[in-house]
Amino acid sequence: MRVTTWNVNSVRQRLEHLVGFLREAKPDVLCLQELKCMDEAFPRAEVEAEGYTAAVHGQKGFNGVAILSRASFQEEAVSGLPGGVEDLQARYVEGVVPAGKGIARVASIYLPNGNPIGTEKFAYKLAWMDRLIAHARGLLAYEEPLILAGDYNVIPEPRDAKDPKAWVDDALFQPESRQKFRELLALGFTDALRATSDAGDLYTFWDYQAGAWQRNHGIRIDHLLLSPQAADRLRGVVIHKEMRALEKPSDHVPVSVDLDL
DNA sequence: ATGGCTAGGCCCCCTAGA
Repeated sequence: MRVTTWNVNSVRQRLEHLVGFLREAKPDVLCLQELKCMDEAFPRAEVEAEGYTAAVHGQKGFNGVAILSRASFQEEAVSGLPGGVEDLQARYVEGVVPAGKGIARVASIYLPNGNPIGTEKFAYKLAWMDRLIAHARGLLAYEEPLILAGDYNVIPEPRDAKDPKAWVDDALFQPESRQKFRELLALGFTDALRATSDAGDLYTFWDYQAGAWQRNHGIRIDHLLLSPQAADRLRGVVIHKEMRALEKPSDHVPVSVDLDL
């Protein structure tokens, strides 16, 4: 099965690209982030016409996440990251889909950006990561194929940026952000891309500004984390870089894992 | 040298993104 993550930067602005991607890349499950619309405005009919069912956790204007699946969800999706009583931001949705003879659990994650550092936004990012770690620890106990896919807004290592120096004062590359990302991995997850390649120049985001795409001034911040039961089935990873060269692209490109499930 | 582009909403100027 193929599971893909993509920060679409407005699902309504990107509808043509989304439909094209579903037809070309044929993901079994597609995790979307930054829908930038409420549930009612999600293009459900258009997605269903392509053979997908959608679990949508929308929000007006900002954030918003969804999971599209070819197969029906096995249970009701979980909307919102558990443990956040006061958290109204739509950044997490989790669902269970059939996979082979069993199931796979998939989460679509839009981790807070956290800029600028030293503000409540950065504190929110770190607190959100702590909640994600706590929840992920609980999910691992199920010993299922589990894929935590999304825009983590974390550059894990210097080789994950074309110009690491440009990011030293950015929330995405702070030691605390990277430490918590490692803490998450240390629970027992595999960073799918790094399980298949040690290469640099593997980016998933290029800013709209300053000719970042033309200069390949990219960063790798969209990740698929696999539980041991999923990692054992990892066949390959694809960064759909060609999507960034389209007219009116998202600033992120889709990233897929292919699993023998 | 320069926050240089894109999107949404409170819509002609602001916030947010990363």
